[in-house]
Amino acid sequence: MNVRAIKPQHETRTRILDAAEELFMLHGFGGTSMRLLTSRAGVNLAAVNYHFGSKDALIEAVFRRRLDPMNTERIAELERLETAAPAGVLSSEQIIRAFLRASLAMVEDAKGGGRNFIRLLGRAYTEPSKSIRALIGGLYAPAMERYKAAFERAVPELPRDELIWRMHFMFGTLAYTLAATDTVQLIAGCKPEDRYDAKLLEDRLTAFLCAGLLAPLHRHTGVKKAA
Amino acid sequence: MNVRAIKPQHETRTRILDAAEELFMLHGFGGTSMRLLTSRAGVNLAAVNYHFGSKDALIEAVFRRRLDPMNTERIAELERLETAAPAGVLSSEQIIRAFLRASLAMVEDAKGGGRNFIRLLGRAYTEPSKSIRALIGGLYAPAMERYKAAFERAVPELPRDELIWRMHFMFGTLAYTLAATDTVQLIAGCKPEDRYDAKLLEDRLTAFLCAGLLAPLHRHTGVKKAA
DNA sequence: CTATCATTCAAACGTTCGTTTTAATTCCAT
DNA sequence: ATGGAATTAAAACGAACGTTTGAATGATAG
Repeated sequence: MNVRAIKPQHETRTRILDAAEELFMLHGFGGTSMRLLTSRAGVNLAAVNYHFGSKDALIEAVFRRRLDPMNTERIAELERLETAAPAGVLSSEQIIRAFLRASLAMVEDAKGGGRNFIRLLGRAYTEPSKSIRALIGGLYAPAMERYKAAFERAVPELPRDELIWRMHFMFGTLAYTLAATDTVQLIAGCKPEDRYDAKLLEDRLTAFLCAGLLAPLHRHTGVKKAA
Repeated sequence: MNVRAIKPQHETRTRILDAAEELFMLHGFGGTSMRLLTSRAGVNLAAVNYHFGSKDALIEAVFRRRLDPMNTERIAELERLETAAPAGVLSSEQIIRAFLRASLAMVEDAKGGGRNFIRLLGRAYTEPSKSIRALIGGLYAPAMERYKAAFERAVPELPRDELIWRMHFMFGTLAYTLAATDTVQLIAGCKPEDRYDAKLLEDRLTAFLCAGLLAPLHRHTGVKKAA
């Protein structure tokens, strides 16, 4: 059923990217062979090397396709809020929600494969391959720069060292939450797929992250190298 | 130098486990070949299959060696605190610190390879292989059960749903923080290895996690299926 | 010393991988 | 219609993989 006799123009690239997104999420990069990938995509084995050059280049393309627009949207959302805010200073909650939104919107996009990508992304942060990590870091860099600046204006009393660490913590929470929905079920009673309401999750995450970001300073804060 | 003519009894197993720990952390499971692994360990290629049976069994052994004692220690620490506490009820901070301690103690053990293992562990949470995830989940289960119960007594006013999610968030923060120290440097200006003071990190994490756990309830809390 | 058993060793096994090649075929704008 | 780009097809490439084998080696107990 739904066998299209005529394949739309240059659809092959998209079919490869979609299949790669799903299979990389399921089996990892190394665990996904070109033969499985191309047969899942319904294209010829040689198509990947023809269109992308190599498997590594395909991996890169998978990330670029989603991550680039996602972080562009993140920056646009931040600027939208800043121009509307008095003196351009946002609250921590506004900034956090703006950042979360782009990820959570993708989670809701189950049909379009966005959810696959988000889970794949969560895994990629801890990917051993240096080139992949460098690629992701580069794609995130502009957005991170902007959000760091926004946080500095929102919470000026927080030392910069501490802010960086807490952004690190926040990012970890998000990455793990999105990636681990059907991975290790460490806490008994936590239902995996059941009720994946993005709005509810956004509220839960925001409450947790806001509190963490604004936590009282611990006793050693500010002490630098005084052992 | 330090070439020992006589190899102590059954040292081969340990050498293999140590090399595996380091190389799995550096290159992942699939990215670490038996040939690289055995040559790094200074043992014969066939030694892994002789001592462990297969590569998968070796992976399992790597996790069991550290994770089993680690979580046993976690439970012991919790019981120690509970018997010393009035009515056996601990503060959130006590519970969080008890949980963190076992991980952070390993991070400080740079010589013994504990740090390698902790990073490897952080990666394993998002490992595609189902068997690995199941193994880790099983090894964590007893400790998780105990800590969940402790949190329920410490924060009785927090709905169980919310507690589970917040434990999920907390675990994600820890996992990412420990795993990503030299991976993606998403936040500019964050120095990776520089000053890996476990005590300072414990304080930073505790402040963040305590605040997150005790965060004010978001507006939708308690509402279950009322859209 | 000798028999025995666990361990180590070099070599090879069969499989799968990513990639390339050569050819024929199909699509689409000009 | 035609030419160039896109796609399919089948086959093969060398390399690397996990694993197995059978003989050599070592320590140890009788």
